[in-house]
Amino acid sequence: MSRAPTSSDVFNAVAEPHRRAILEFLATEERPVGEVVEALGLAQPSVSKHLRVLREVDLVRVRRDGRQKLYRTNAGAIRPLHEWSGSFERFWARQLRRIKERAESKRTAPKRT
Amino acid sequence: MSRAPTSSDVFNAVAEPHRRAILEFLATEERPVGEVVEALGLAQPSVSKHLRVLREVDLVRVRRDGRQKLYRTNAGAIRPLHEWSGSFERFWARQLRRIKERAESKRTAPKRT
DNA sequence: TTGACATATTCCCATATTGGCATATGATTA
DNA sequence: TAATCATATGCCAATATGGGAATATGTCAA
Repeated sequence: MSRAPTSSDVFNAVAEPHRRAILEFLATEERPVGEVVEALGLAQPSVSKHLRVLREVDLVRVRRDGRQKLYRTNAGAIRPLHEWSGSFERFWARQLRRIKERAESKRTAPKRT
Repeated sequence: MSRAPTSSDVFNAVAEPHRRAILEFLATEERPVGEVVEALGLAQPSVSKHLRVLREVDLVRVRRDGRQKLYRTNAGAIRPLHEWSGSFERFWARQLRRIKERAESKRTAPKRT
């Protein structure tokens, strides 16, 4: 063996910049693949592959409409990411508070050079 | 050429489950590498490598203390992730509202089978 | 049914990634 | 300085990944 679990999850899916761009593009409304291709300037097969990865973790949903397939972002699937990163909020908040405090004390007792 | 930008960024760094575990472990207080090794049950070189990746995107900070090096999570570096995922919040909120509404109307006008 | 259009899949190549192992580097203590 | 502890790095093997090109699949229109 030689690779970690890898089991493509949401974290993995959004690690790819193009896929993030796709998610942003499809967030407001559903669009056919062709429009994604045009908007991102990627080759059609590439887009299809990225969409597949996104679909597999439910980050996008599809619906057929005649010859085309309409994709849209399933924002709900992004929540776990938001919650995970949010669990660190209290730490960065604490950090900011400290920085602020330090600034304050510096203003009170200015440089001692 | 053959790979996307890849330029290891925060998204990439947290895509790896072990690295997320490390970030969680180091969030509350600084710890020597050895403790990470013990806590995660990974081999020491693996941990060092993960820490390197995390360091390179400033997700952890180090400080030497005698023979050991004390690592801690730099929560602030997680913010971009939180903000990016948060930018989808209005979409999933809308989605939830819709689901709720549908449930309401179903209660008002029950099944028509 | 045939042809055209839209999307998906396959194959190949180059590169990236991770873990395991051995070893190097840095720092402390004897 | 030598021995030891703590951590980092280098190398290898196995696998994952993304793009490109060609081709397959599915759907509609004539």
